[in-house]
Amino acid sequence: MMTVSRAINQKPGVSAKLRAKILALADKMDFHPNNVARSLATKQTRTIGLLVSDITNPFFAQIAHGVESTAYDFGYSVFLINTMESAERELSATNSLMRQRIDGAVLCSLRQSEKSLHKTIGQFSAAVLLNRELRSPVPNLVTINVNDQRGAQIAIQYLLKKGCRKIAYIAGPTDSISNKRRLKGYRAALGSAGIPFNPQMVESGMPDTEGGRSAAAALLARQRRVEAIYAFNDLMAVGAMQVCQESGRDIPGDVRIIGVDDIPLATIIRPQLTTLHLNLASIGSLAMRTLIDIIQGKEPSAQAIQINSELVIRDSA
Amino acid sequence: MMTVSRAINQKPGVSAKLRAKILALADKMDFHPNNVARSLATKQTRTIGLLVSDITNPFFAQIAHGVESTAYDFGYSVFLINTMESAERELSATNSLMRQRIDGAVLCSLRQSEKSLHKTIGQFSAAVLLNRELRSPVPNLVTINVNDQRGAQIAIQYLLKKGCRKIAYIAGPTDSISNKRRLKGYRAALGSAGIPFNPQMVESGMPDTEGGRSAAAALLARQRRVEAIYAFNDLMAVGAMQVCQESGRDIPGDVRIIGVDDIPLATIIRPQLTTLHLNLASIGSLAMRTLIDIIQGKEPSAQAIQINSELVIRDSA
DNA sequence: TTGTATGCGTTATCAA
DNA sequence: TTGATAACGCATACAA
Repeated sequence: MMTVSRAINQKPGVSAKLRAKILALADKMDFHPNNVARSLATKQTRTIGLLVSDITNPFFAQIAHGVESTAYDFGYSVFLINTMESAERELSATNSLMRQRIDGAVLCSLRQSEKSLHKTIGQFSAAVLLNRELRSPVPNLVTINVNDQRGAQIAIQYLLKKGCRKIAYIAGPTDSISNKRRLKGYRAALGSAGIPFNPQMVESGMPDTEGGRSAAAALLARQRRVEAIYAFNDLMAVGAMQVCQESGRDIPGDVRIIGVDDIPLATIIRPQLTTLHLNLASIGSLAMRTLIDIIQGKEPSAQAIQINSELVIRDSA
Repeated sequence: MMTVSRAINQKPGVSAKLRAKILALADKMDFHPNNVARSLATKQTRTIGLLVSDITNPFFAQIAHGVESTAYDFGYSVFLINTMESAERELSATNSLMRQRIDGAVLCSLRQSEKSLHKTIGQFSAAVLLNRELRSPVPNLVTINVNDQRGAQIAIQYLLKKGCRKIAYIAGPTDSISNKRRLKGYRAALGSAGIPFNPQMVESGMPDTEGGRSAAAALLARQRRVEAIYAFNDLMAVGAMQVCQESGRDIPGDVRIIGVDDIPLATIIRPQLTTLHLNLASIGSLAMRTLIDIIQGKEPSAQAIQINSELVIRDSA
């Protein structure tokens, strides 16, 4: 048995001749090493959990692509968990992943409270938190976050430079961490320009096109002279764009619009969307490589990684 | 040990008192049953493989959502494999899934040859093939296919009724099975109307927006008087729509366009896309339920399930 | 270089 | 109702 094990796992201690014989026979017999048994013996599953809140959202789909791709490169299999924004599902996911004895997890955009979150991540021996910060550092855990505040400031500054003063923020879910950071950046940039913050210029909704539509409709109903809209993400930006167009406003003539993420839709829609570009697939890939570092006990380069977005100027602003 | 096992697995043979005590203690100890060991003992992993060719494509993302969701409902975990249209990756995926001892697999849009495919699926003890037919039936396997030919005929007939005669087909990858079926329906519908098939009216490309753009550009370069375009999917339809608009053609005034899938983009784009609607998430859900039936040894309702699409008339045709 | 005992954490089976 | 034993298929540690 051990000789076969050594041959199959490419380990030394087997003569080339015997190894070839074993490998040939294994192939002939359609033998596939049983990862379940192997995992039980080694206490490593070479398996990770990927938790996203909506795989249907291009934002997460792109991240999932990056994660899966490098997981494959490094010989890891990935369990997909799609919580559909449900808090209950977010919790039961942890249980499921624990039972599977995953080696680590990539957790995207978790919404739970800081306290609940600590309990969740405390269970994993390795984890990467995407799109979520932690007040106190946690061992064997790295956070990867977009510098939302900086991005928001860049976007708003651009709009200010274009002469806009009445700049609205179409916000995402109020409990979303990145939403809070973007709102902060929005306020800070306005503040620097001496423009007082007006809560009437902020309207939130679900982070999809429909959410963007209803938020924009509500906003325009009470603020008819909006000159620019900074949206939580591209999906919402597109929804807002539609509402503007349907009410006879020209983009960017009457209203300038800036989104965030640079999903494929941004260049499909007309006018093409000016947006804060993020290479989501490479962020997913980075998350996976970082997770592997943690799993393998290597010191990751940083406890909290910041990703800078870049304003891509197209036609909507 | 057995008493604990029985208590945790909600099996009979434990007094209510002892069971409560065990459960309370397990909770206090943060005990999570080890699925790896359980799987080794039971030879069932309650795990399935989901293979898609591009999770970034809304078509597959929606299906993945449906599969994952009902997998969760039935207590299954899902391994995600994203082949990125790579044939090599499609094959290595099979090996990976075999090693993980999955209970079954949902295989989407496989491109391999019939022969290679039989070898692939022969390894799984349960499988559902989405978007791929099989000439000879295979035990423990069900295929789920969209009635592409019927859909194509409905689309073309609609265009004919609108008075179009010069109807082009913007095709998907030439080795795609659904592409072949849609082409067949396209030809059949034209034939019934007494319009001879003109290969010059067919141009293929990758099944994304860019593919639709380049195919449409090539098509319009040699067939300037196209009156309608039937596209392989919505992504390609949108690409074609853009090319038409950029060349000054009005949609649907000058050119009518019909897509397939009804992805969210179809209602986001302007003009909104007339398309053959498919409830992708529910197809994914159906695939998963069917797979569970096979796994549990229940006779599935059919060996080959056909899904009918429905023409949703919006603004592009 | 090759081979043998032991244990990973669970469940099936049989006994008390 | 409760408990003891063996087995699942591997890898680790140790012998030959």
